[in-house]
Amino acid sequence: MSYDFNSIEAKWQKYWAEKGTFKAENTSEKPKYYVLDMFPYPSGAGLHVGHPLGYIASDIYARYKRHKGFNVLHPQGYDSFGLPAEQYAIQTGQHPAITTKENIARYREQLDTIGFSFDWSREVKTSDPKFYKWTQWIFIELFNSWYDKNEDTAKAITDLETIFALEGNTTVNAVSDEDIVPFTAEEWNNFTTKEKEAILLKYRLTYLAETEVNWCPQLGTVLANDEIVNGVSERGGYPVIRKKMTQWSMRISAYAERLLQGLQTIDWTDSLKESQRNWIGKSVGASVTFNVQDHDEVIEVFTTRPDTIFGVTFMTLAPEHELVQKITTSAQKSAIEEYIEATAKRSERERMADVKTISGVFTGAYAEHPFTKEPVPIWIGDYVLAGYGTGAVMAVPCGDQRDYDFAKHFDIPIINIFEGVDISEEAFADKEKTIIANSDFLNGLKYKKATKTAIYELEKINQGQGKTNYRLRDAVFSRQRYWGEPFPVYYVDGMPQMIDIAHLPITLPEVEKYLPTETGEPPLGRADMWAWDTEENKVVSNDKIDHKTIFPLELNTMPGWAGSSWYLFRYMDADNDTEFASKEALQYWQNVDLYIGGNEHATGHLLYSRFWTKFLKDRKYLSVEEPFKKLINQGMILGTSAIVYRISGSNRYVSKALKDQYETEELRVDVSLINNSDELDTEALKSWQPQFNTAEFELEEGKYIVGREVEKMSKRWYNVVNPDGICEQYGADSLRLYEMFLGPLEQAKPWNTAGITGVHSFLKKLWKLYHDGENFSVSDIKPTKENLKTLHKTIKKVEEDIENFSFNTSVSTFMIAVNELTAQKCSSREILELLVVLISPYAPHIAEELWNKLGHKESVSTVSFPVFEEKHLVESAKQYPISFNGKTRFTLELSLELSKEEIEKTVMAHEKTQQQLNGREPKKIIVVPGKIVNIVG
RNA sequence: GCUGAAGUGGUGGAAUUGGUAGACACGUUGGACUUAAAAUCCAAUGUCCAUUAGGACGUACGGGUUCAAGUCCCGUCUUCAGUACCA
Repeated sequence: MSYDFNSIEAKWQKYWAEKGTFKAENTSEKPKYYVLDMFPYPSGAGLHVGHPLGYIASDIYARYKRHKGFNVLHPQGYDSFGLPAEQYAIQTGQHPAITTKENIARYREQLDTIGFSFDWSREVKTSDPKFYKWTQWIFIELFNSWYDKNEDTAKAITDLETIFALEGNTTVNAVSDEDIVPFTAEEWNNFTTKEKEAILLKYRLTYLAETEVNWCPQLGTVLANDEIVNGVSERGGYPVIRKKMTQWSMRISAYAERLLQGLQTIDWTDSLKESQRNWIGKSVGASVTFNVQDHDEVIEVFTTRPDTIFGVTFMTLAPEHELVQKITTSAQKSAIEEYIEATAKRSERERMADVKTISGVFTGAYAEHPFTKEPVPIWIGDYVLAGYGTGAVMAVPCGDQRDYDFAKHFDIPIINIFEGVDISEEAFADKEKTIIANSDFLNGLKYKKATKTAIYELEKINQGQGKTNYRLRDAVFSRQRYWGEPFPVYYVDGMPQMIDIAHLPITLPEVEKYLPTETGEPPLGRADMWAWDTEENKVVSNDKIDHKTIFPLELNTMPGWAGSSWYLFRYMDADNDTEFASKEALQYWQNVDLYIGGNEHATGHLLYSRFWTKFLKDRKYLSVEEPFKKLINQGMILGTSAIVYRISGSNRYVSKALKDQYETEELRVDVSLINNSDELDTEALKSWQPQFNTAEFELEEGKYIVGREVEKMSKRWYNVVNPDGICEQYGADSLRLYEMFLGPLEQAKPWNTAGITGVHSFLKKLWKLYHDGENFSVSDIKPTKENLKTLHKTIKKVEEDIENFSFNTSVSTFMIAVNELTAQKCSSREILELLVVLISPYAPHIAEELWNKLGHKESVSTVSFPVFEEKHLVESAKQYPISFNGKTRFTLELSLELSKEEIEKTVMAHEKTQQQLNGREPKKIIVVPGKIVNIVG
């Protein structure tokens, strides 16, 4: 009976599905373990061999944990809102829901082929109204919350209203918009409803604000900071410009410190934590206010170096700074305006690319130094960013290179305030290495003390205070798209109102086209009336909502990261209609123990989901502070593209070795046309694409050899390898083993289909171990010492490997074990049963089949993991290399039972040792038990 | 520039964390079985010298610590990833 993997795999996949083998219960005597994959966006292209890598790793771990006696939650779902389906809808008119449904069906089919132990009864789809009902609910919760800095927690907005009514807002220490005006309780109580709403909006954790956003004209939408890479959109690579728009924002900045501190409590890689730290960008310093001479205005700056305040010789404002217009003198007006106009014209990208050119203009105005009262000229310059700090800096040319360059360029004086430091060539930025001079009360102090003193003195004259600044900006939450969650929001008198929770979900309306309206509204503007209650036959809501005639609805939709920020909790109780998940389920499953996914989400999804988790905890819906306890980034599997060389201007192609003799251009061709030796099937190429119909080839040694290039697996490079084909030809177990065998999980590595024969023949050998010719055959004879040694060596190594996520080395361990047992002609049931269990996380189908043939009724996945016993590994003797002065001369077989001294004695007595020593006395003898003997002469 | 990770055969990668470097696999070469191919099995395979026995050199490069270094320390170079006028 041969190893018929196709029928074996189909059989057990059907069995698992029918029996619900991997269904997790929300109550159990066993300890819980939650293993989660980053759920995929179901794209039209389907899966390539790179996608399942992380899923296979997590599946091995999940299966291992089941063997170890855990109640394992291992679900899967789809991040099914997104741009590609919408883009496709714009082009073809097909509703994104249909596209998405088809793509999901294809994904599911492919995933099932690989034999994952997912609990599909908990499947979630972010575009499913049953799911996004709760995304909308969380949005409403955020709207109804504010952040109390005193207690460092989010609270209900009704609490804030109560405080306002009793005390006004002066006692409140909240995270809010910056333009808060103080009011008393009496004033509050006299405000109109609209005025009250406008004020509350400045405190809510999701709020509407006219903000400068990243607008991408080609995509017709705004983008969050993490969706922009190098000044162009992450998706599509289109230019992004700054534009003022009224948008929903998430007050993630309220959580900056907790997001930073929380990193210490989770088991993520250093590089990932570092990315988040950089993104949050905490800097500690002071805010300092400078009075402007002959004006009532003050300029507030943020600095990390208040100790250098006596080195200030000028100030620089961002060109966009609001004070620029007010303080500019008439003599400088035209120059300033010209400069501002020129800066505005430059795109973000140009400004970023060109950091070397120093530019700026003097405003004609002067500020007053807080201590010396000397006049300080105020400049504007585009090296100061409007978006960071206050958009203004106090320039200390002796201590900051940018200020230094600016001062040199415009001939502004430079004061040296550092003891014994030469600043004739460049600024001195090393704060730890000197003491302050030339600085009145700071003279002779070191950086730390000077900073403290400076802040103290500033506070005394009411011109500054210690301040911590974060780079993290509030996240824009509106998208001008169709295929996303609609907001549960309508407007009365221009103020946003939440639709009552009882009416959720607010489902997406049908539209004729998926483009913005002619008047520039988002696609939802094409629908007349929605949020319609079909049962009552009226508009859903507290009131009638009709986007065109009565109350306007919010026409934006939520961004892609909305659903993915909380989906991990939905898996715990995926069918719940009354809560996002029941208290009991949340209490039982807590959070994700192991999360596996790509590292491209470092500053997006992984930050936003931490934010939402903390928020939901603050509002008492969760008891955990972090969503993902341990996180592993799997590396990308790269494609190996095949390149042919076309002689320029012809349809003639030359083999790789000959390409330098001609002027050629490189063309990528489909990797399926190439055999294992890089040889191109020229006939297949001709029929592959019309342009090759008449191709001629110049061969080397009768073959056309292609060039190879390792790059990202992508349709456009024709280097995509499909897992279905691999499963059909070698089986899912081979695919699973091979993906693990390829290399360390975290590392990027190229795919090479040729190598799969290695693991495939391993499975065949494994199969053979249980068969005598055509018949299944194991015997009841007692295992030999050798058998036991092989088995326990393997148990130990595999268990260690899985715990350390070194899945690649355990595949090798299995191969060695099977080779050894084959050589030992082992047919002992006792050994072979345990071996099957050991292998089952990696190759579950063959394990299940063999387990069944061994006469067991239950699934192998329910069996305990084999227990390692040290005693089987004890060896009676070992080869010791005998070295003289570090150089190995011969080896001796010595018993492990011998003590160090006995070994020494035996070695010294040996004739070869005496030969080597030649009568000399050894200086030192080093014996490492079980390893080595080194004699130093 | 800064931050993080990493440099080991023709290739992917091992090395119990300081103890015989190159496990395991691919590839290559030779052989067996076949009319042939596939499949399977066996052998060789870091480099150099040597007919053999054996020897020398070898983990990016240069130093150092140690009886012993791929592993630890100092310096240099290279690659990849992230990030950038952040005051």
